[in-house]
Amino acid sequence: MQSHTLEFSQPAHLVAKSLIGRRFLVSGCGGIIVETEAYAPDDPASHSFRGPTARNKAMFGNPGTAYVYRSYGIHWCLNFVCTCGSAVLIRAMEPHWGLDVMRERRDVSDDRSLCSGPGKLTQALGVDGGFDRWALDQYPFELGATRIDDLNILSGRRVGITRAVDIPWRFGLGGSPFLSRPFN
DNA sequence: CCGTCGATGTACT
DNA sequence: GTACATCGACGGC
Repeated sequence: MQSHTLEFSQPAHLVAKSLIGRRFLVSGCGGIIVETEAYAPDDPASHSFRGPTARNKAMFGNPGTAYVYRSYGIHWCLNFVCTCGSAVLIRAMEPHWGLDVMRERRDVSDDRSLCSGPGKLTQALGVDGGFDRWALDQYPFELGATRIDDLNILSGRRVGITRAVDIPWRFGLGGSPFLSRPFN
């Protein structure tokens, strides 16, 4: 069995779970998404919680577009916009396509650290702020229309936040060695 | 193995 | 000035 094409106009936590196990490429580089987090408009941990700003404008744009923001002044983080003010942070992937290019961008010896975190993943994929608001169904993005069902999908607390810490909107592929960190 | 810390753009007090 | 959806270098065990 396989699921249908991903519909972004639904609650972000459903999209986040549906993205696990799905193929995602940027200009031919990428792999299988193994970890995501959902953020919602009424969610104190979400960038959109206090309304639009120059940075988070993309979160209020069209479903199925990218929201790329700078994290801690250094890294880039990639989100998929869902309903208005909600998005899914792509936290980790199992790298599979364009490995040589991604290894060159990341300069690490262990493939497990190529995409095992939101900042690592954007560096490996070559994603930066210039991709903000771009449509995810057009090149250079390629998102798998189907995926294997019956995956062992774990959920838990989101990483690196201080508000709404008990909302279990982090999702991951059980047993994957490519997670940013284990689930509890 | 583990914890601490610096880097530093954007948003908020 | 302080916080932050992070990462990697470094030091101690």
